[in-house]
Amino acid sequence: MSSRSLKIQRPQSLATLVTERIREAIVSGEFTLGEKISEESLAETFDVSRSPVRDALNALQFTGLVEIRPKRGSFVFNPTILDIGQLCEYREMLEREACTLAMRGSREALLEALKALFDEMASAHKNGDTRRYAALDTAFHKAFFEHCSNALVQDAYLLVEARLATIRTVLTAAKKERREASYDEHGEIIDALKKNDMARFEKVLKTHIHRTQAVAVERLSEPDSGGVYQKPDR
Amino acid sequence: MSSRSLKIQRPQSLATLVTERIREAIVSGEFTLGEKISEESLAETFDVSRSPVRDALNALQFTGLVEIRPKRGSFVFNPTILDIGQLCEYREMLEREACTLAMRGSREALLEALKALFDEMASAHKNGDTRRYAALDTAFHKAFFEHCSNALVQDAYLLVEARLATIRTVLTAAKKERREASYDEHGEIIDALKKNDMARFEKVLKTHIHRTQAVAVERLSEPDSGGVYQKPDR
DNA sequence: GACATGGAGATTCCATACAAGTAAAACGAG
DNA sequence: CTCGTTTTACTTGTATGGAATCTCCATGTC
Repeated sequence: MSSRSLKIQRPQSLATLVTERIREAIVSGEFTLGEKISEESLAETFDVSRSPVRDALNALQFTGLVEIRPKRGSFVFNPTILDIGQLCEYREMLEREACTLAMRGSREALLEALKALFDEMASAHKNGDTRRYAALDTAFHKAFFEHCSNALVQDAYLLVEARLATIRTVLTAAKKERREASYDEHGEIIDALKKNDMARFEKVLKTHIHRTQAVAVERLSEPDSGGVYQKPDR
Repeated sequence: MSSRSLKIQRPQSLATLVTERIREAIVSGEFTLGEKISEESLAETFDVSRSPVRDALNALQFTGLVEIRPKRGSFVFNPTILDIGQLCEYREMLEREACTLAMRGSREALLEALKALFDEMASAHKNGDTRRYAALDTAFHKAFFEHCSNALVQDAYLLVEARLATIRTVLTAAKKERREASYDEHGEIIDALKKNDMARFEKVLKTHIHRTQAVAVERLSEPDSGGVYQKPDR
């Protein structure tokens, strides 16, 4: 008996489906940063009424993917350089803590998961599949949270995960030299954790995140590259 | 010329007002833990339609105050002992980090704010005003986040703040012996921070939060005390 | 030309009606 | 009485229309 497709899929609500669809569109770069996305146009595109779209936009606002300006409209988030700095500061803090928890609670499972993802990254890296590499990068860092056994820490990461993934896809994934360094650092992270060398882990993590930040900021500073929709933020 | 009331207050949306009202009702104990709160009944009480109530419940779900079970109804959160453990673990981690950031960025402002709140706590403590003491306790810990200069860390705290405040009001505020110890610990925290002794700060914080946890858990274990609405959780 | 005024268009916000799903009571067979 | 089925009440999920309000542009005044 095949193990998959046994779990029945409950009929999801339209609002949930629409939420996922919009999230994916933003993360994949289908919508550009700062773009206006009105309830009505989305409802038309998905051929549903405005109600579930409204619910979806409200939900996405909490993950920071969408900014709703009352009575004015909804917009894809459009991070400033300052925003990216805060995202990275927050991310560094949270990943450090989540990993510490995970190493305490389920060290083996974590290491195994990281190793598996790292192997996949190797192949994506070799084949130059930037999209896939970005997705695996996202999964790698998410693994800390999946094994940290505290649902709230996971929620705290959900708060920024989608934004980070978007930045990866839209701003930093295309940079080849970053991918090179990034790949090595992931290896170093695993190595440090294997040896229980948390000090080194923290150091590598910091370096790793700072590089991401630098690349994103640099990319943001060249206004007419990468389909970034520049417009006054308010 | 009086300095206040110059800033115009934008008319808030009904959804926002309703959200605040429900939040307050839960935090203050007006609704009991686990109580069912349907869209329709709330709409009736506030004399609005279901739309803004629906938006409000969705928003409150993100702060964990409300659990929405699809097609079944909405319920005030009802933490298990395990939930409280996770809340406290999360809280300890986040307060530690926020305070570290605040001490780096705006040490003086933080200390001043803490001192002011501590003085107020002294009077509330002396007068046996448990409600007020609980509110000041909430404000004291929130101060770390107001001065940490990272909006995301603040958001991460919003994720649990209301739940913690509710637990304080409903489960732990009434315990006199806890208030005694709690008061002293707040003083110790200020003292440690004044001396830049972060190791001691972390230790006191840990003790402080663990005591809160113990009291809440104890209270939760005596089922028929404190208006806790016991019912099967699913 | 600078600035105020007015109105058209676009968009959300809220109310309401209906559809669909869930839980629990009522019922009936054994 | 027990078990399984049907029915009923209740609650949320979705669609849709209209009110409110914001933006932007055109027009007019000085």
